[in-house]
Amino acid sequence: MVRKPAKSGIKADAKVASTRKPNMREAILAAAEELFSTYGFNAVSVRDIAQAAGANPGSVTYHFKTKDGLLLEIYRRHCGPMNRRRSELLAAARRVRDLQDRLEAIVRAYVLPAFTSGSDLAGGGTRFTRLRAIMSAEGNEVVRKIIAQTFDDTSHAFIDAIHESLPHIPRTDLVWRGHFLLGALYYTLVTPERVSRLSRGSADGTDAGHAIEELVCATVAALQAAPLDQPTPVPRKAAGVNPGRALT
Amino acid sequence: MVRKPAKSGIKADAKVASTRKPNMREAILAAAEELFSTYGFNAVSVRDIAQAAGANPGSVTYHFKTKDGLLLEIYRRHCGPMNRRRSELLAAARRVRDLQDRLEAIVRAYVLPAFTSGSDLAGGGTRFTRLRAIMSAEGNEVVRKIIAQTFDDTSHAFIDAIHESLPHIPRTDLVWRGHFLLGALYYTLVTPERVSRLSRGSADGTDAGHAIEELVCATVAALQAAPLDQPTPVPRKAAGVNPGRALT
DNA sequence: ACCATATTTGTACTATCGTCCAAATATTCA
DNA sequence: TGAATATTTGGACGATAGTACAAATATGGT
Repeated sequence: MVRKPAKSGIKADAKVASTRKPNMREAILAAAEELFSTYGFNAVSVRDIAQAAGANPGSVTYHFKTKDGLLLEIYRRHCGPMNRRRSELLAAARRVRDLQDRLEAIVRAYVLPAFTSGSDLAGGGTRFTRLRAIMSAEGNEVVRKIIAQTFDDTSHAFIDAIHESLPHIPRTDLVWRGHFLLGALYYTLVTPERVSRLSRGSADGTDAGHAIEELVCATVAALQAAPLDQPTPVPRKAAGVNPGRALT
Repeated sequence: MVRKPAKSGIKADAKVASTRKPNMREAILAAAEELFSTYGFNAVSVRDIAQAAGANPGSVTYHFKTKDGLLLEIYRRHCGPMNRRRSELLAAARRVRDLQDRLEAIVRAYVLPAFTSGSDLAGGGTRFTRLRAIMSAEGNEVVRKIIAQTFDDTSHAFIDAIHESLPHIPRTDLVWRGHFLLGALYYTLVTPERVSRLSRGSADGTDAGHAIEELVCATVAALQAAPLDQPTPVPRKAAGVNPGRALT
């Protein structure tokens, strides 16, 4: 790690109260999650985590064996609740009558848990999703495994649900557009200040609520776009939103 | 670095020909770019780079002083040509008569150089953009500076051009949607195999040409979506693509 | 209070990190 | 060619990495 944010301050000098060891394992997990999601996995050392948690480096090894094991446990903590929440919201979304509303509900069911899940802590969902974003770029092997076997089922369920609402669009296109959604979501969590900067202050990239609305709105429109092959299919109504292949 | 891809093989055992030192500085730059864009900045050591370039670790220090300096030089190499290409394509796109075609041309002008720029080497554009994606997640300080002072002007130019084609949509929304475009672009370059996996083989995430088409199509549709505030403005035609705020 | 167990501590090990430097070698130009 | 310069080499430095382990301490059941 490079930056040193001057320590917390609240942790006290010990001794005073008996608040020393309520649950060190949890403290380590929380510290690791915060540091990993901020600086990335490779840039944070086990010693950084131990210090932030007020623990001894040896304790990290004791509880999680290796640094990879610590990362794995963080994923285990969040994947279950997040996917459960997604399934619940997806099931509710499927019951929406109006096709247009249903599509939006499905997208919202995918996006919302990424911001709000997190078992208990405030901002837990955002933090974990930011971690996932960073890990997808750094490319850890442990993560690649757990991602493929934990999130792919959910992703397929969402793609299927979307395909039901938009049967005239090939599944392949929907996979691409869902992929773009995840990329946009990740990037927004990783670089929110860019939005504030480019909008010259008229937008706040860190405002999760507004980010969700923008993301849902843009994604619903993207999903409904005419597929690549057909020049102007016009499924029901919808303006000619697509090609022409101009330029080059 | 963790993975060891068993070395190149082509580099030969030296001695045979006089192909030993055409330009070591360039070889180091190329090796660093390849490794950084694959494993990330933090995961690659100066020694990894030197070995991949067939150079001595000391040579890296000699030519670039520090590891950060090496990264900086890679950015300097690519930012100029890429932004120049973008400006050219943007100027051409602005001259397109039809508003719909013009919008698509503008988006294409933004996306294309990210895949094809790169001064000389094949795949140079893709590699550098993948590097930018990884660096945006890892959050290097050197990069943050050069990004803000090199790409923001171009980004503003594109947002302005888009705003001209879609004057009824608030600039703020266009900033968000342009942000999503970049996130989707980055994610596609960083995790292309996810598309292949989720589409069960019916799509190839590494096919840059197809990725561009999908990205442009989805983005054009997203840009045209009705803005958040107005429930159903219907600028010219375009179906009610937006809200309802269903669920939750 | 006692013992068995769980946890924490402090330290040490080896490996590798980025960077430095003096000596060796290659290159360039008068 | 010979001197000046540019580059490469190999080794070294201190710092820090992940992990292991024995000793110290806290905890919970009886």
